[in-house]
Amino acid sequence: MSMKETKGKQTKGKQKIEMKKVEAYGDRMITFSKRKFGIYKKMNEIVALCDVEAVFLVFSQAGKPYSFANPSMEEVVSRLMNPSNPESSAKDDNSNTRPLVEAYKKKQIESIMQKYMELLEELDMEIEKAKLCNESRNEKEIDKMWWNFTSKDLSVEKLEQRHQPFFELRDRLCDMRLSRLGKDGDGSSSGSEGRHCGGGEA
Amino acid sequence: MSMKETKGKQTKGKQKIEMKKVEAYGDRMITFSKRKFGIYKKMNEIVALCDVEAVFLVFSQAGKPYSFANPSMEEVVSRLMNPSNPESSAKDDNSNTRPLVEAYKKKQIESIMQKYMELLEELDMEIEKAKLCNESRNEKEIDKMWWNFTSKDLSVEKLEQRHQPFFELRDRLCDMRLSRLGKDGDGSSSGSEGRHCGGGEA
DNA sequence: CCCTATCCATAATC
DNA sequence: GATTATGGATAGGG
Repeated sequence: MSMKETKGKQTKGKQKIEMKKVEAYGDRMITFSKRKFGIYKKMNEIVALCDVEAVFLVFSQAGKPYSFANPSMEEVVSRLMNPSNPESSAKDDNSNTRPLVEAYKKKQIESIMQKYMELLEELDMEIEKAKLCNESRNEKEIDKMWWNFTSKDLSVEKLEQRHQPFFELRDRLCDMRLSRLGKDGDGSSSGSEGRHCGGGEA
Repeated sequence: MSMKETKGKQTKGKQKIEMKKVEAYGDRMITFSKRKFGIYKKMNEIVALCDVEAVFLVFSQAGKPYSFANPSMEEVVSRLMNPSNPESSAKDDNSNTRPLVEAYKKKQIESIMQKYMELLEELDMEIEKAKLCNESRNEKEIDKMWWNFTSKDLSVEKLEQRHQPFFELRDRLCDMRLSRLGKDGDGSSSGSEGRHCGGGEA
């Protein structure tokens, strides 16, 4: 239905095309390239005209990532993490951007996980000891284990002391969560001018 | 085309504007809104025509994030993390996309942290109970606590069962670390089709 | 306030 | 030339 009377006109002008996958591989590549460039341009424009931060990311079918970022990927992602306007971002159901936000904080958390891993390891060893003790019926050994706080010499203080690392960990996590939900400093970033484009062999 | 003779034209039509920041705040906002929508459209098109994955993310000056993602932010970011084509992405100096990658890994970890938090909370409550029991010398209550595995009915099996969540947690963490350091299996996830747009109060 | 929708006419693009 | 994108103005919505 696209082609009507292609007889006399010099050009067919801009054609209306169906918004369906371009089947011919070559054509699809060309379309991709052209439109990717078109979006780059639009990105540059909205960024210049409206003085905003933006990111565009697309994968060619070969799996190559192409991206546009202004002022930079870091800036934009970090802005997701530290909304400069808590209220509006509170209103925002960021179902779409949450993954990014959720994602970015991983770095900090990872170090905490390290600590947690160590704790688990410790727990592991203790339990291993417990097994042995149980088999040998060596009750005295059991009494030495830190998690054995229900035995007769139970002391609440000692108990809490043993779990101190866990508390610490929990507190740090709570802090992170709070600082995430609550307000933030400013978020105003430098007025950097350069825009970043990249991708493929770029 | 309907009425043109009413003395003058109703509007001045699309004007040519300099690609500089629109100074009038109101005009800038309108331009932003329109162009954002325009880019949304372009995104939908390149995604439909070229069958590719793409993301568009922009912040209004009020700080609200608006985003387009196909098939989803998760999918796109995870693709950055698990390049389907190692060679091409190797060529790509992903200076541009690395932040996203770095960021995204956090999400999985956060879910694990969530679980950990719950465990800690549980532990907290148990300890609280312990305090009470200790004060009231109610030995029977103590026997009911899951971590009270050193009482006469100590059972290694029960013990390990009680700590199962911790083991699970630890195993998941180990998996993550390994898969992070080494090569990855596939990373192919569900082939969700829908496109996601969101942002602002949307 | 902050943003979106609509109409019209023209700029941009193919 | 055909089709789309969008500036200008105005009005609507949360």
